[in-house]
Amino acid sequence: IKDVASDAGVSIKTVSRVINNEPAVAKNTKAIVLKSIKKLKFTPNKDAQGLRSKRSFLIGLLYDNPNKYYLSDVQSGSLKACSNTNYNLVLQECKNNSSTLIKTVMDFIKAADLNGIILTPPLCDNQNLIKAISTLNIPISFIAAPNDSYEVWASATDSNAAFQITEKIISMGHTKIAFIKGHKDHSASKARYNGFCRSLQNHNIPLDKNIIFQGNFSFESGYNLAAKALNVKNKPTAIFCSNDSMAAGVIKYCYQHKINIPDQLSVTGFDDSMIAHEIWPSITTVRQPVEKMSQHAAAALIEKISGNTSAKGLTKTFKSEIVLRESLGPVPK
Amino acid sequence: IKDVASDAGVSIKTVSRVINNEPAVAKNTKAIVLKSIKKLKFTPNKDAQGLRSKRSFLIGLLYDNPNKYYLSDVQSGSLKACSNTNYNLVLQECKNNSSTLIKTVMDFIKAADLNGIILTPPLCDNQNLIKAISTLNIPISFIAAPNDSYEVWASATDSNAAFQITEKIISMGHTKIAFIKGHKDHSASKARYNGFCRSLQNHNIPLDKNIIFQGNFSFESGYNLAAKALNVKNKPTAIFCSNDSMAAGVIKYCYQHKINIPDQLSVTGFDDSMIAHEIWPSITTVRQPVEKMSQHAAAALIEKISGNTSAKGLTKTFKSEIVLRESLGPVPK
DNA sequence: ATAAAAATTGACATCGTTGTCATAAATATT
DNA sequence: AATATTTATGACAACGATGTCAATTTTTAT
Repeated sequence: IKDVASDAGVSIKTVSRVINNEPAVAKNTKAIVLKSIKKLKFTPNKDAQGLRSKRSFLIGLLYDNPNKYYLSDVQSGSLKACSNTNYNLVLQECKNNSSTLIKTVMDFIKAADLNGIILTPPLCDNQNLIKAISTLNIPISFIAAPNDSYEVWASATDSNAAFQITEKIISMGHTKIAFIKGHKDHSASKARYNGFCRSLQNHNIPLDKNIIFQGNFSFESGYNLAAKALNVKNKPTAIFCSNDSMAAGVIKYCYQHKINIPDQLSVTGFDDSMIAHEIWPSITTVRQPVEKMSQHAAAALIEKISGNTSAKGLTKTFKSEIVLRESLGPVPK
Repeated sequence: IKDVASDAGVSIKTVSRVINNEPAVAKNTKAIVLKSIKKLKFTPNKDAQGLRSKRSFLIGLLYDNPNKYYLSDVQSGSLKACSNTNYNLVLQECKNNSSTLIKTVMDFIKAADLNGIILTPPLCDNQNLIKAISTLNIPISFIAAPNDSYEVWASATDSNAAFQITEKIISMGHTKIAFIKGHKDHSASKARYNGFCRSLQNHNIPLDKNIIFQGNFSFESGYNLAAKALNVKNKPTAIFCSNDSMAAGVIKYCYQHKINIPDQLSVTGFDDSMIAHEIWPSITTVRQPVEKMSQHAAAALIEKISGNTSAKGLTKTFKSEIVLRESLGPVPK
């Protein structure tokens, strides 16, 4: 910074002002300084900036998600949000039900000196964790269900989307629809189930508890629960899976048991992850703009850190969209 | 640190010595200091450490990879390596063939003040990029083909693995084997093709250039090239795909054209990514220990940064392993 | 023309560590 | 016992930025 200062013929403080876009700099001076910065290819030292001004320019992305499709979308979204700023993203995987979770996370935040943190499902629903992080006085951004008591979040219309896809299933003539729930610690699981139930009610279809199953978002749980769902007395003609991996599991089971999809059984997923598109038969699912949500969550977090509370709004709800593919067909006669 | 020093009744310098595990500290003193550190829950300030000693404790992971399955394995491996250390991982996506690649990367490294960087395919094969980064005087770790001129890397036995899987295909009676190459900028693509050719030679099967195709590792390229491969005069009975996504693309094409796998056509993939397991029919493929490789690459990089050149070896080649699944069967008669 | 207010700039201290170097204490050598 | 060597410790400067606050210049008001 000294070199720039002497090259531009000003004090280092003025250079600092220019770097930080502070208001009290004459237009003329600013131009000169910017020229010198460019000429000398000057990049401010992050550590020094951080030390003096307590900003590390680091935000953390915390996750515990068995689903890699989901995860990679979350990451690229947050990354995109960072790429236009001075901030960088650091990752940390953790186990939501580990007894050392809170200590691990706290150590991580302190050691890396994070300025903010993004919580993804199911961590965003872990009250103890949230309480602990709050004591650190850094903003938290949630990729999660809407929640008025939080300040920064991105969420999707899970319940409505589940409602609509169920409507679609019913419109194809299905009435015996099995439901495979997502991981029980995820609030999205409840929301999706809720939307499903609302649609059934809407058509006066009674809820058959015998074909409601508790999954955990994993391929294996889908596979295993397909076995149960298809071995009840009054077999379902469609299975609503709370995500695509579980739908893929159901599809595998059906292949192995010579059940043709969608002729004999319809299957729907949720998330529109890569596999929904790449698998055969391709999966009718709900497109969650996960990447966009994550981008918003990160961008809003950075706004909050920078103190731009005025900004357009730190919260946003994203519309989901049904993607019709091969795995859903009319009810077999 | 001052608080710890006064609590322990020593100078701050001594505390610093303890933190950094420097040798010249009496056992007794060290114990006392450690106790104070624990008592006061002291965590050294990364920025100050970085400022003074030019270590940011940050390593970068650079990638440009259309394949999310691969990417997420790379990430979790590197993350694991970091989790036992003081280092954190920051990510950056970039476009290998962008004209601004080098500037982007250089700015990123300087701005985030990275202490080391991990290059994944195809970036690891980009000589101009490597040359540019080298001027920055930070170590580079390659997840790539073995290369004696580099100091830190993790690699897999792509060529041998491709050889072996081809042997397996041939052992099932196939002689007309199509090959879909990977992205041309990836050195692994060449290696895999090379292994394939060696196996053919080994059995005196002539190489039929009409059924060798240039893909790019994407699902779509697999789908499109399946169309070409299955519309030549002398149809292949097996298709060797250079990764699993392309194999998934081939499978989709076959489904749409009523070609039964593996009864009418065998398909093999490469990487053992999630989809190979979750798709129907599941894909015979090569398990690359990508996560382990990445963990090694990151760990070795950290060793190198810390100056532990003595260490066990900064390079390592990982064995690949064939995973037999449903998509490979005997040649149809 | 002068005073008051506002805008612009700079000198210097400071953030929390580690590097350098001097010094004190402990141990080894003669 | 005196000296040389090694080991352990601390005082202080330094890293490269920003915060504080005072000084200077420019603008506005009288």
